[in-house]
Amino acid sequence: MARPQRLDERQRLMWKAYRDLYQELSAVLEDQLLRDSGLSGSEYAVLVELSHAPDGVLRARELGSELGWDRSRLSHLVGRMEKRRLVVREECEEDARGSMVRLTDAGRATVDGVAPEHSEAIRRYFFNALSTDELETFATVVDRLRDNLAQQGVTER
Amino acid sequence: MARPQRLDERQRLMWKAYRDLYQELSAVLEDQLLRDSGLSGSEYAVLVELSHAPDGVLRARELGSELGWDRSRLSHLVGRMEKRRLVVREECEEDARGSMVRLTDAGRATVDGVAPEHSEAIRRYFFNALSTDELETFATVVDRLRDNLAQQGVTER
DNA sequence: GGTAGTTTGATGACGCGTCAATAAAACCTA
DNA sequence: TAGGTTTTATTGACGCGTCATCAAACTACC
Repeated sequence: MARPQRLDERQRLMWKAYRDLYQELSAVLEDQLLRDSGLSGSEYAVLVELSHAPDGVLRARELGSELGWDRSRLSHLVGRMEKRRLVVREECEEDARGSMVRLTDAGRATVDGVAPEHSEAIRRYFFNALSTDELETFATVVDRLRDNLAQQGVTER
Repeated sequence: MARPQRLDERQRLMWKAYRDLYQELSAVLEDQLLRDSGLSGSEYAVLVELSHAPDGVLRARELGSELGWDRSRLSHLVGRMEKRRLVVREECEEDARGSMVRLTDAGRATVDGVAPEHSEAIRRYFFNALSTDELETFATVVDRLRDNLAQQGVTER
């Protein structure tokens, strides 16, 4: 039975390219976001989720599971965002353990102000560089890999 | 002239899937790495670079540029790794400003011990899930996106 | 050769995320 | 309904990466 070995050179380079691409994309997009709005990527993600919710309110639990974050991370971040008046916390009516996170007017103005440019940057650095066929294959591959992950022992989140 | 808008639903989902895939892959691979070897992903990356260098030595500058990290990050990490006897710092002969980072025997044993299993995990969660054609398209797409990034205003690193 | 500017690495402060512990409320079950 | 379990959110300590700063040494130009 063959013992597992290191990746061959072609695979190693491809794996590195895949990871570097993600880092580079994240870096350029987060830089622009921060310059344009003062928001980090995490803060932007929170505001976007809230901006899609009715009345701009979500329960913390819901928000956390949408974002795939644990409660602690969300709690710390929401605490910081509350100090900056981007969101406010309110108590939850149906469940006294819960807490509701609400977008403030300032928070909505911030996310509405920067979302078009951020979206444009994603198109510029990602979607516009690919043909329709390539995009389709890419989407298929991403889905397949995520299915593969879910199917194997990856039960977290 | 049309003002930029938010992504349409299809693009939004695809962008999210792409990012989630990366996070999930990173999480499962880093978890396994940590369990099997006690190494974080960053530490592993340092050891792998050193293990490919002649005599297991690299100048810090070189190591940093291979990894795409700034000097400070590398300096902090190497400092921590030195305390754990995975690497040692030596002074650089040609350039008295420089510092050389050398893999210790323990460091080499650690990386050699875990590299096969880590590589196998990458195959299991990535390469093995894709057909040859898909892999090829995927590689093309990744390269195209990185070229596109480099070509546009992304001058960093 | 001397000086200005650049490169290299280290350091400390700080921000953010993770982990473990805590508390309170809701749920379940005998 | 009382007792134990689970869920929800917060908190503080800690680890790691970033940023600004610093010192030392190299380089280039006059």
